[in-house]
Amino acid sequence: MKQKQSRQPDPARRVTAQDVAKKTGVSVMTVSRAMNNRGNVDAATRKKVLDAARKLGYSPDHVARSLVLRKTHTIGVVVPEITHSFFPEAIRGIEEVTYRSGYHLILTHSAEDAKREHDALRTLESKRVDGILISTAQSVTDDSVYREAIGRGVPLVFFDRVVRGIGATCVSIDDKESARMLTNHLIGHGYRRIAHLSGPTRVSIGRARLEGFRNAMDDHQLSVPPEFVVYSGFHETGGYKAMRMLLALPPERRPRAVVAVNDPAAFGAMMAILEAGLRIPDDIAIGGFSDDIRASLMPIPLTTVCQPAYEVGNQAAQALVNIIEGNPPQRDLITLGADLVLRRSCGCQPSEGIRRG
Amino acid sequence: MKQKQSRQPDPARRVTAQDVAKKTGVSVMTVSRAMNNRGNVDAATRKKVLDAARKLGYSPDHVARSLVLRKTHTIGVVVPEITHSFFPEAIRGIEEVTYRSGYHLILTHSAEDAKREHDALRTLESKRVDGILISTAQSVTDDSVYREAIGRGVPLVFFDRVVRGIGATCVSIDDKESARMLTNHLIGHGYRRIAHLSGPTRVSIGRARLEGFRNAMDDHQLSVPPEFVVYSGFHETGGYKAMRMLLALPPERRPRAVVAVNDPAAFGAMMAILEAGLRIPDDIAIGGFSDDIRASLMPIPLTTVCQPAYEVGNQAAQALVNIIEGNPPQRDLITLGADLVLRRSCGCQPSEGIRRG
DNA sequence: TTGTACGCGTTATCAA
DNA sequence: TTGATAACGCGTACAA
Repeated sequence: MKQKQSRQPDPARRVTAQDVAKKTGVSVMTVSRAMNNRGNVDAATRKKVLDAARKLGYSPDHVARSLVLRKTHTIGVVVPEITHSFFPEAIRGIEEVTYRSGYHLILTHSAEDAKREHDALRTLESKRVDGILISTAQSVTDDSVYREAIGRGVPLVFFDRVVRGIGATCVSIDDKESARMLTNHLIGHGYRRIAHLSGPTRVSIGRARLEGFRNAMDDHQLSVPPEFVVYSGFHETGGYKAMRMLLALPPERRPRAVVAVNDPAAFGAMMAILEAGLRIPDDIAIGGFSDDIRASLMPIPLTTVCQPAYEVGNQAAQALVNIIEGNPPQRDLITLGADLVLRRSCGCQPSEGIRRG
Repeated sequence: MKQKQSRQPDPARRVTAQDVAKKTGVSVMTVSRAMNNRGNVDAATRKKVLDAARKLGYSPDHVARSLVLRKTHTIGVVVPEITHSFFPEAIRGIEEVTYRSGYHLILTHSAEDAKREHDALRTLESKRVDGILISTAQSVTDDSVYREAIGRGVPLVFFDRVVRGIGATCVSIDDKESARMLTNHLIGHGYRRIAHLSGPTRVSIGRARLEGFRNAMDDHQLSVPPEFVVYSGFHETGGYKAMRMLLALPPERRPRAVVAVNDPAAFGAMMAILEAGLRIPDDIAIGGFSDDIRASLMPIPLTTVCQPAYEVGNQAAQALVNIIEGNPPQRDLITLGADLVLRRSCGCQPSEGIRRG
């Protein structure tokens, strides 16, 4: 009773190369060749095939193709939180590269949860993505998931929140360099007495930004008295309190400019300055970090260091595609300089330009 | 010379069920059954298989599985612009549903370009996604792409920017109802003389919001004198000019409250009110639309209608998953009420609550 | 230029 | 409970 029955009356069945072949009177191979624009197909035959394909609404099955070619043209992306404003921008940067290179994106979000991230990685691997871009969840403490995936030959690139030293390429922002840039900008505009509102030094960005600030000052042989590095933490109130301490100094020993560890701290500091009856930037100039949405909306718009999210995604995707296509990058760490967004609070002429690289 | 040679020395080869089977001394079928937790496998056998699988780092090939099962557990998402703040939120809402239902997301962005959107749809179809969620690009003028996909049996759900009447489920915000809600809120707080700053009536949201405003007024038998509907367009300057016209009326004929077609128009209007030496909301109350980021940062924070992006994505994804799993929704249009975000500009007590549904 | 056989890794089906 | 076989739809390798 067993027999070939390729003509099942299944109306919901997708149209395959077989159908196009039958309709055109050629073999499936010729259909395949015509669809993929291989050279060795007679022009007339190709046209016939393509016409029939369009008429039948044939679309080549990428699943089958991926199975035989062992390549899905798909990249997995794992982000901790889609709505974090940094990540949509980064994804946009990723998308730009992958679109041009003919890859698609499977987007997963870990919701900052280590287990969910772990599951995402496993599934992406099972889906046989050609590579994975990942920004780690905060709760992750164990590298082994990444190491194992790498061990199985899955191309992996970290971006923004990276894991060094396990053989994966990392793309992130150079916080130290950014702090140095901001400080240099202030120095370049004649400020000499510059203070820093610092974050917690056990957090990497807190440390890096303080270091960058000091480096810039050292480079110009400018001294930083101990009372010019005040702990503020990452929030408004800390910035306010820290600034009050600086303002409590006798006028001639006060700073003329301030580098805040981030924008919220800067906002708090600005409030303290204005409350004290001083003007920004005339009496005290100030700069922050992160380009918080409020930065441009403040009464005195805040000069700040803007994380180049788009660029981070772009570079990470570029690196991954290169790895996939057999051109691994030289360095395993790619750091990006951030953008300095010049506004009124730093006292340079706005007409000089809105942004600088 | 042709012979079975399954033992090629290809070290880069992925480990397959075959490998696990060989190592365990069972057949691939048993491996398959054990991995998928089918009931009919001896407990000891299953354990043996699972152990071997873990040891070998075996991960089932979803590509092959998809091919035979004709199901990818993948949903395609097409958005016009990833960074538009509305969309990350919507995607987050989509992700919530798909994560729970075991689907993955292929994210594509059309960059508001009809051709790019078209390509994305074709490729998603070729990738054999189980369904597609789409918010159309602005430049799209031709429905046929969607109709054809639907004709081929691809489950399609539109969200936010929808296309009615071609047999696809649509999920969007009810602008008319939202305008009515905002107006009702003002009426409920005792305002009677309410004006509307309107958008262009050839644009659907301009029309819908005007209609909703009128409906609410009609419902309460409140008259709307012709001079109380002033064209403002969608931007600040239009709102400013429109408000100036209202303020040019003799004081007793002026409105006590204003419903603006969107937030920028409201900002312009607020500027005009303050310039005229009047207070918000004491002399004139005002409400807007869209929950622009500036709305909460204004000197007088603006009460506004907030598009529930998360909810739109959530509902659209839910509808699509239902369709995929054989439970098509009754209605082909699902409209969502927007959230009213109450702030100082409308004159109700903020202590009543920040948000209302 | 075109066609035939085979394999990609999995699951459904049926037999043992 | 387990195994052998035949798909799923395509591309590679070879033959015609």
